[in-house]
Amino acid sequence: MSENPFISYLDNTSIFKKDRDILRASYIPDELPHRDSQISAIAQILYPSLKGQRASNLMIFGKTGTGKTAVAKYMKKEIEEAIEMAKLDIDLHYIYINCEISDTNYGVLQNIGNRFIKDFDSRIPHTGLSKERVYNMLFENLDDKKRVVIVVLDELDKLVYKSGDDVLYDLLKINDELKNSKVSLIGISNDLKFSELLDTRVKSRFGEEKMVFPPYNAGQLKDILKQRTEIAFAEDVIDDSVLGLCAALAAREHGDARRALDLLRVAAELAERGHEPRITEKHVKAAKNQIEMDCVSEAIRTLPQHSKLILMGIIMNEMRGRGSLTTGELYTIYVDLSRKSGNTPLTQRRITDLISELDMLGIIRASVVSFGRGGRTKKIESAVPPESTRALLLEDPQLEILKDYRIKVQRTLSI
DNA sequence: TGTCCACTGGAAGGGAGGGCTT
DNA sequence: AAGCCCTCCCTTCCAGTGGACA
Repeated sequence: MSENPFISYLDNTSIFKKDRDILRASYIPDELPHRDSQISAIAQILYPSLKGQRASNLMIFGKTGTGKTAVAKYMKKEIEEAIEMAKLDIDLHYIYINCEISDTNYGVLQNIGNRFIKDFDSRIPHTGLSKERVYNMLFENLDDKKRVVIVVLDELDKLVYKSGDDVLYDLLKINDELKNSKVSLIGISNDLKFSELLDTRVKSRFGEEKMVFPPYNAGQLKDILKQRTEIAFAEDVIDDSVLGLCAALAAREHGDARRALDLLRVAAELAERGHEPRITEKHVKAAKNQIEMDCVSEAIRTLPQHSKLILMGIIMNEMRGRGSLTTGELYTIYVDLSRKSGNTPLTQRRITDLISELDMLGIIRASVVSFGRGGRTKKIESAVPPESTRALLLEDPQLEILKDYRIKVQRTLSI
């Protein structure tokens, strides 16, 4: 009988001392290194809510992985702790909402409203009601007793870009109508420019307080990693220089702490899988490659069917040794691929949107070019390795039929 | 300088699918 | 059951555009 396949992993417990989730950005440690000044500034803004008053609204800006979300979640823990310690008689609700998930005005109101509705059957459904009705349900349940509510809207730019700022307007004016409760907003965005999209009434009310989180430098990232390492790892599994490498690689990408933590976690997992007692630079470099590959593969695998067909067209064209395509050429190929795979082709207008989405995801590169009298179009090429991408796309049962497909299309323009 | 090409990308609206209200 | 209202995905329509060419 062969050996149980799990045994070798059970033996090997040397790298992680505790739950490996400690090395995820979503884990909030007891202390956040290099964010003291931001934390005390926010505390200064929020402290009126401990006296039952409305705190000023706050906008937080900063790039990915600069600790905005971590600080926002950390403040929840701290403010609740403060209430408990001082034995304050106050019904404070600190509500965190990720607007990438609740990305419609309806969704945000529903999310907030349901926090105050205890009875499961009376909860606001995810669709079906008028916005006005949802607002009223939220209002009534919120104002049925004296409450202080702080709503954190993380990734607020995503919501505003997608659905406008109606919900902000509603939430800002709600204080004028509330008799018992008070609501303050904290908006978080990694896009400094997004506030230009806001209505002036919203902008002036929301912009009572503003704060920018600077990127971490390599030294600060190293401190963050060090802190997590001490909680997560057994002793002597990692050298200072290896931590430094993780920090340096992440610092190169605008000081992204999330990236640094991912690198370290994946490197640790690789070392563990290889039954090695220590994490080395080799593991960090391998982790870097793996993270990049995983991101892209996952994005491709979860693409909608028509986006996959478009990508397939681009890849097949490149594998024939051709360079980039124009929108028109790609559309012709796409229509053919759609028919061959039993899909009804979408219109060219819709395809231009899907092309832009693929470009934003970084899977392809598309730039607008003009050929004078030849017209204005997009120059489109892939940004992923053709062979492995093709294999990934062919995993889709609906696209499998395209395995032996050959492109036959005449070039209309030469790029 | 004006024309013209092959689009780009905004706006409006349709309809399917989901869910509540009367 | 009919009437609303929502989101999501899509189509239709069309004004606008950069730059080669006459």
